[in-house]
Amino acid sequence: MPELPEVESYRRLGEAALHREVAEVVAPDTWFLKGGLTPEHLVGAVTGRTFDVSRRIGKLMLLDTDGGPTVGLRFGMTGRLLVDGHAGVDELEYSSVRDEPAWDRVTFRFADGGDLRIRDPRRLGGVLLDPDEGRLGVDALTVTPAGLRAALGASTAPLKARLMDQGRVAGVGNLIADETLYRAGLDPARPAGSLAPAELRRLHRALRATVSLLIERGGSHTGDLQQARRPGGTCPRDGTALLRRTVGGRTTWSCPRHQR
DNA sequence: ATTGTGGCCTGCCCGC
DNA sequence: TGCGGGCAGGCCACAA
Repeated sequence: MPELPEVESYRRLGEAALHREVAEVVAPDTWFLKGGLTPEHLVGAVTGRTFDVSRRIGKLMLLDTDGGPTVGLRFGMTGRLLVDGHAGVDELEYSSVRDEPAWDRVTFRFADGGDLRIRDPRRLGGVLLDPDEGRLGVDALTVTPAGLRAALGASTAPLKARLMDQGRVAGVGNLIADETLYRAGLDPARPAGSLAPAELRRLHRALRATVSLLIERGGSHTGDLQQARRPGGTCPRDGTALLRRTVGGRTTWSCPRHQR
């Protein structure tokens, strides 16, 4: 599903949509417009403008308009970005690759004939206008050791839940959380505030390395743990039968031997 | 304030 | 071959 690596791909793809006049905005699905946004408002705010910056904070993609508002794109777990018919990501775990125009929830048509579309079969994503960027924590790709320590704080919540709290650390989804904790050798259910300094350093290194690696490999589903994340799966590191649990309300796979 | 839970969305996969 | 029940998880509303 789109986690930080996919949205980073979408952000880069979005750069192909910059400096092109938006001639038409099509938003047929009002459910997909969030924060009280109406189709009329979105059309009026963006038509005739150009996008001049393509940004990303965590899993939120931001397109700044030239002198106007910022358009926020959320991809949920099944959303794709298409620019001029090209997809930002080929393969998407749990989603579909079918070319189904009915899944296009919002389309910005450019005066030159091309377009930028968000296509989401399950309608779990959304489009916002001027989203509150302050609600998001520090981006997982650039978080510092001190930033991570502050994000975890003295919390008694499960480590994994805190890592996935977008208001603390932005961009970590279920697959990256499992992969990061696997690499760091930490039990997802540990209280977030219980990490010793050495464990915190390990977690920080693992988080940064995991996010960078998965961007390089091309998706959040390309982690080493991913292929073993299934019934009967064994730890790629030591061969132990993996443990499947619900932690922080999410399906969680971990190695009971080396994740402590 | 913090933490936990349930519901929403719907395509897809599995078993009958 | 068709059908129905689970399942996936990001996000939000709500409860304790």
